[in-house]
Amino acid sequence: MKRQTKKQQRYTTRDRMLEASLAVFIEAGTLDLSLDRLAATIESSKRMLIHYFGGKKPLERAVMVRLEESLRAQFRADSFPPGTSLPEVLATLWQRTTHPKARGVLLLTMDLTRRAWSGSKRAKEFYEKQWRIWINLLLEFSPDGTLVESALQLFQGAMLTYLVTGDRENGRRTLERFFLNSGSTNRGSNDQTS
Amino acid sequence: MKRQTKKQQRYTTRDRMLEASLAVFIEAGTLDLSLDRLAATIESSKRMLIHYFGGKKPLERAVMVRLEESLRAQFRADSFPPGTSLPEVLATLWQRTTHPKARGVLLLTMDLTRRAWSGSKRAKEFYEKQWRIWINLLLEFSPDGTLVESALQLFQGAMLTYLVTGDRENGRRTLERFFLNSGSTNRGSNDQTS
DNA sequence: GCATTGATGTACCACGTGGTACATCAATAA
DNA sequence: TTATTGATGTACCACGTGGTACATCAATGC
Repeated sequence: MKRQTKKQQRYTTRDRMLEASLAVFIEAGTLDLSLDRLAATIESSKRMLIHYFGGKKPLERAVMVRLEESLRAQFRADSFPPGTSLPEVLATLWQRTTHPKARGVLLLTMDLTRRAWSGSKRAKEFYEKQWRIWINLLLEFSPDGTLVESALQLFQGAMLTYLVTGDRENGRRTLERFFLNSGSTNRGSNDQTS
Repeated sequence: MKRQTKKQQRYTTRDRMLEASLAVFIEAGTLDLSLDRLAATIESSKRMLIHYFGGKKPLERAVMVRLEESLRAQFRADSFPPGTSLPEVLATLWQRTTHPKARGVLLLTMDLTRRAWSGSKRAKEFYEKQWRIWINLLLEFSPDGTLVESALQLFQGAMLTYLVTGDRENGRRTLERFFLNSGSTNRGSNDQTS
């Protein structure tokens, strides 16, 4: 009952390997993992990884694309009820991003950020794409572009501190205060007229 | 006219190598530099590096200590006239930190931050020490601890973005706005009664 | 003066890395 | 049926890495 031709099988095999590789990279929290170790973990061989992807760098690129897809799906606006306020959205995003289970993804993302500042063009694209996704997401909950940008910068800074110290509370409070102490304007309230 | 004994000479040689190594690491923007390449740049040999420092990791530790000293000296409160406001201090720090000439130091610092979140205990110490230095520095110009902490988080986030994008302006504006839009409290004004 | 100690060079080593050559075997195409 | 193509394993290779062994030579201590 073989329904797949050889070529189709090739794609599914490649896809399965890609999926498994991404999982391992997430688990490792970095892309700096030797083909040997990766292959051992996904129960394949370096030989096959190179066969299907053409080398280490192409594999990394494929993983980045796959990760982008995965993250894009995860940070869609429709995961929040309409009318949620910006502070609420950020609080939820904070909890989600710093959740222990998500630590691998966070580490991997930061590893790509590092590659971006180290000169990797593809990693820089990744960073910029992620940034836009978050900005657009937040803009769904507040029309104030500069406020959104500030909030995201703060979020990013808090995330760095969280990664190093492991303290989720501190960042949560910082984000909270950012909106509490913010005076008279309509910061944080979602008064879009859409 | 040899005034130095052999032992004294050993220390000065070691110090010179350490100084030169730090400079090279800064130039490279990372500690991930092979002994061979480092040795070639400082016109010494891997052999001698190991001779004087005992190995790669001890060398790295020594460099971290040296960098800490250097940074501590650079971020003392007395580099600002008393009475300077917090926003002014932050603006100056921003210009200084993101100055093209200082890019190497910034990169190296971020490389250590990465090592910190990757589990290096020494690098985590470095991060925490730097954090305290900055907090204490800023507290000289505003008594509001939580404000200072928020500002520093924001600063950190903006720095990350700067590193990746290379845009100094964006972060500068973000910091500026953080104090502009901040409502009725005495944010940013230095009203200490010391 | 002679023994010791430290500085330095040369040659080496083991190991992990990404990647290749070649062989084998099953599935497919003709 | 036979020729071709793709999947896979085994063995290898070149190279960069941190580190060591050993020899040499000058300075120092007695």
